[in-house]
Amino acid sequence: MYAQVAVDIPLFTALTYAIPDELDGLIEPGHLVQVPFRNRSKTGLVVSVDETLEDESIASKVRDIVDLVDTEPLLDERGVQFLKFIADYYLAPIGQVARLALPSFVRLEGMKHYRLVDGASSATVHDDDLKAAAAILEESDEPVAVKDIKERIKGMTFRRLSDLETAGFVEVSYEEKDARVKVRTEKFYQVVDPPGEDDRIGSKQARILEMLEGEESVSLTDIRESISSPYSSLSGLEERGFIRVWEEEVYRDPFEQEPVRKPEEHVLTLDQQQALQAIGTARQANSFQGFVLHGVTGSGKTEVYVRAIRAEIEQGNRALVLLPEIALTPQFVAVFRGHFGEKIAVLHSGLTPAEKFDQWRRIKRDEVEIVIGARSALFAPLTNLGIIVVDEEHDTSFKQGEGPRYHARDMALVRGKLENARVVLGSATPSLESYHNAKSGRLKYLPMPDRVADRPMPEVDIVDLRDNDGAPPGPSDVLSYQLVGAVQDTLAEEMQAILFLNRRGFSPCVICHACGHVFECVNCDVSLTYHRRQESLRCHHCDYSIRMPESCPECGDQKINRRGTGTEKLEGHLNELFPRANIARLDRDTSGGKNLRRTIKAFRHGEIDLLVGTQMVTKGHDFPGVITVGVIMADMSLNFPDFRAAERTFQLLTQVAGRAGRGEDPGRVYIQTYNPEHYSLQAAREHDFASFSERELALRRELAYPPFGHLIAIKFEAASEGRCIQAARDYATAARRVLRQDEKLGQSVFMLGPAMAPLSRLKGKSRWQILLKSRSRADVRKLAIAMLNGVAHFEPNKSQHRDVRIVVDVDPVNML
DNA sequence: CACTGCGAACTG
DNA sequence: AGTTCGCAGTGA
Repeated sequence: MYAQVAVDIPLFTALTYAIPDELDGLIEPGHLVQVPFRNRSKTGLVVSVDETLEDESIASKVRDIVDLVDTEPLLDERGVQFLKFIADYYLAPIGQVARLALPSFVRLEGMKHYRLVDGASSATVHDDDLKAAAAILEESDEPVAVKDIKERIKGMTFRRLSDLETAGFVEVSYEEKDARVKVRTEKFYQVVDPPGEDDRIGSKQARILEMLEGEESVSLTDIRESISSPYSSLSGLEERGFIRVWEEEVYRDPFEQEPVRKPEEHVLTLDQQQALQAIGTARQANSFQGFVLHGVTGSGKTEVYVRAIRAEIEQGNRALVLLPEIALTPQFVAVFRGHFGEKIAVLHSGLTPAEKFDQWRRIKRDEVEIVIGARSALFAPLTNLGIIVVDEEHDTSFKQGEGPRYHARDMALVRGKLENARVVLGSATPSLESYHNAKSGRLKYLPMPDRVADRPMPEVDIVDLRDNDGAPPGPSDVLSYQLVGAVQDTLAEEMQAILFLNRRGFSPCVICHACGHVFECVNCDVSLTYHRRQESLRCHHCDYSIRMPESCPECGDQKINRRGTGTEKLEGHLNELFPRANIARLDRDTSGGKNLRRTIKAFRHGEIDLLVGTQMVTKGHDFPGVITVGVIMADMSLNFPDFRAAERTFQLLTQVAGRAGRGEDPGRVYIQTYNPEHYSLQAAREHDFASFSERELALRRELAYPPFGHLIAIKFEAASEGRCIQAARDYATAARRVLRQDEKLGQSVFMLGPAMAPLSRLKGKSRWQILLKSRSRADVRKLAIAMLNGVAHFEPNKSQHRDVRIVVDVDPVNML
């Protein structure tokens, strides 16, 4: 019997291993196995099992599986199918896709070790080099790392040493490095035989006994909380047989100490009822169905998730909730804990490896009913998956930026289909892909156009920043009188305001007044941002930073101009304008460590009047005291060199606007812009998703952009610009050749580029790209594969492309 | 003819 | 990715 095993190397196929007799019948697809690989062992995932060797030519290379990592498979048949699908769809090596499903602690590596078999000695070995090796082995009773033997004999190779194996002189073993994370245990105590009247008991011991009395078990942690240094008293009690102690496995608690929120009883709106009914119908049929839950901010989407999940759990199913990383706040989890108690596992990047390990084990042991997590939680080893919720489904952070570049929302639908589950994509501003799928019937559309409790949508004003006869729009270039007035009124009413500016630092562009020299990053093709607090110039793409110079390095002039406004400067302006207000800034510069949480908490409790911030202030938080929201510059995202710029802008504006008026007071939103007529702004003002999407979809249809067309980007990255361009051109030539030869493909697929990427230099690397576009997904795919497989004399490993990193991005989201 | 260093090839 | 291997260039 043979197994195809996916190991974590950039190889597009799985490798064949023989199943040894002692493991015969125990190995199925989805099992984790330890396999020999080079001079070490690796953990691999079995993707299929065959009776015979398909390809006889590798017979001499095939090695035995060393061991089964766990008698329980990691994945079931469908799980393996899911990974295969992803590898295929995203043109990614299967081993690296499998890696996504294996957290670091199950990916163990072992070094190959030798030990002399009984009866063998350096005398029985005749070859001189191998005699030396045998001599080394003779010194030790323990297995010796083959690597060490090799290093101690000059000129020795692994291949040569392996003769010791074939000659039967040595036993082979793979000694694993110690796992970095361990199971945590805790001591528990219980009274077994309470002391009688005449037993003499110390006062501390008496207090301990009092604590333990009537309890099944009390943990050492709990005892220590009320009694300091109880160790000797405890061991005394134990020795005299009054109490007993034992160790138990415990899980580390990754939940923040955020109090569990008691769920409020809501009366469902008609829309919510209809949405739940539709999801319920699919659940009762136990069939796959995808839904687009299009609910405006404040329409009660979470309530729908909660009820849909509860119904699944009552039916014995489990649930998976995916959120953008940034929205995975302790408060969100607290809401779910309020509803579902402790049967929740949380997976996100903020957990320590040990916490991740514990959460994962709880899931694997079927101890949880709900998994809440970011993108990667898509691979949580849940069984009986009944429903997947993707909240804020339009969020671009669901697309993985490196490795297999999967989109968690799209793959949630795939997993859901494989598992016959319900998949709910929720958003106030669905992606046009999802919306189009809903309109065309592939997904069910569940609209919730009204806020709960009849709260009105906030009013949106568009403020034209354009120059009126050279006069600034207000107290500064970026603050109009209208917005400042609104903030003033808000403060007078003792309410709160949020001002959003998607640009951190003081000023994003520093230029010499005399010679026009612009300070730019040495590694990236961007200008440096001036940060006042550190008095430095910093690159926002790499970690390059210099002290703010006193004079221009080009011409020596001292008049250096700081152009443009970032959050730091805006905060300064506001402090001058509103000296008595409490103003806080929230961006990557201020939110390190626990600051983010602290600021958000303070803002929610009304200790802060005015919050200035970047993207961070737009997501998911619920601040009832906010009645005014200002968007300082809507044009920033509008002018992005990306076909999704308008969509992003609309989403962003709607999202920020949603922060206003979540309490009793209706909110008001001010959007400052140089493009007041733009349809994405106009639509955001009217809260009119329908008209925005109609217009945007028409454009996309015409240009064959998603959702009507399908894109695959081939990205090139190299330290040498020449090599980068050369590689891009060679690939393009190969593609053109294919397009000429295959007439059908030639008519269907468009190649854009090779072109310099919008960020042409990043972290010291030049970047070029080719975009393949077609209305047929199959066709773009075919061309991409043809390019990569070396159709038409195409050699990807040609020496000119040596140090060029080539990345294939299927359905790219980030076009920069 | 051995030794070094780099590029290419392969991993079962 | 991480190694191992082969080959060219160098030095004696």
